[in-house]
Amino acid sequence: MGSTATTTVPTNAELMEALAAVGAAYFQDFAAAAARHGLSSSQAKALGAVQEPVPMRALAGRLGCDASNVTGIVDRLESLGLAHREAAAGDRRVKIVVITAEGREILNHIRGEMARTHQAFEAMTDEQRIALHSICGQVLPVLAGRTGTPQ
Amino acid sequence: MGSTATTTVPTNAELMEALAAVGAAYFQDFAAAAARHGLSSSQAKALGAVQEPVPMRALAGRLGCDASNVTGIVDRLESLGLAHREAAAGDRRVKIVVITAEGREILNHIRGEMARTHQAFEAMTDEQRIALHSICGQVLPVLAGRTGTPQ
DNA sequence: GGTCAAAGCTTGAGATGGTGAAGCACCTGG
DNA sequence: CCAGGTGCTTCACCATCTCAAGCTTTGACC
Repeated sequence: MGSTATTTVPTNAELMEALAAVGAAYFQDFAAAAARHGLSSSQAKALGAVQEPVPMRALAGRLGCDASNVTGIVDRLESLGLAHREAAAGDRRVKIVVITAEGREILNHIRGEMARTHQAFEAMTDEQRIALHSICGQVLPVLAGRTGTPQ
Repeated sequence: MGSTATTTVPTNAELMEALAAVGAAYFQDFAAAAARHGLSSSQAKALGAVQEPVPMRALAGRLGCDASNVTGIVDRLESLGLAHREAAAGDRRVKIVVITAEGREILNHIRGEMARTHQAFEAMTDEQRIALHSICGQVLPVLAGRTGTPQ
């Protein structure tokens, strides 16, 4: 295996299937690791999105869901002591979500315990890692619809 | 941007972040396309998992969720006319989910309308397509926990 | 044949995730 | 000051998910 001289270029359908399968498997590994710490995947995803303080509205944007939805998710993170709301200086409408030390700790545990994902990375050569990282970086802006705008 | 001759091998954390971002963006494209046809992402995912007839229990395995959950999802697919249940020959406990012609049609529409995903594929060279497909195929068995068992 | 454990599916309760509309507090421009 | 827009919350409503319990059927054992 390895340097198979296969020159057949996969079709879009084949790539879609492969990408979907890998994405789904990654997500299940993530959800399982989060569940071991009593978090749903949405909660864990939100926790990962607030490593730096983020206003509620911006968090909704990052998670790709409605702002009213974020209220409940942050409520639960707050009641678990993993994050808390702070008033924003300069605009009293805005509430900023800040991760707590315990939240950061659990987030690191979850990431460290994604065993299948780490196994998958171990199974890759340096060339493959570089290729995958490069492809992801190139494709992400297109896939996420951000053609240029930062933030 | 582009041909940076960076030979630095990405860390596991960097790969995880890249993979998560691409997976999330792909999923959002998928969910948006499904929503345009009145389907939730779970329903669309289930529809994709029954391209061949599948017993309820096996479908739960494919979707990675509880069997009781699949009952409701298939109920809705059935009420939309996109799939139906059939009795299994030989075991009257088993119900087999079969996609309808309309279901297959909608599934193809959804896949064809994932514009961002197709754009992302267009942006890749043949070498990149081959590399990505090869990496996915190699990594998937590890990531999905199936070390060898087929079927 | 009869009995019983196990398998496959459904149902119900309860919590979470998600949208949309309405409401309140606050900011901003006139 | 006032009008409109923005940010967050609340509410109603449905989909999703898990667990526990139930039903039918199967298969193995006596």
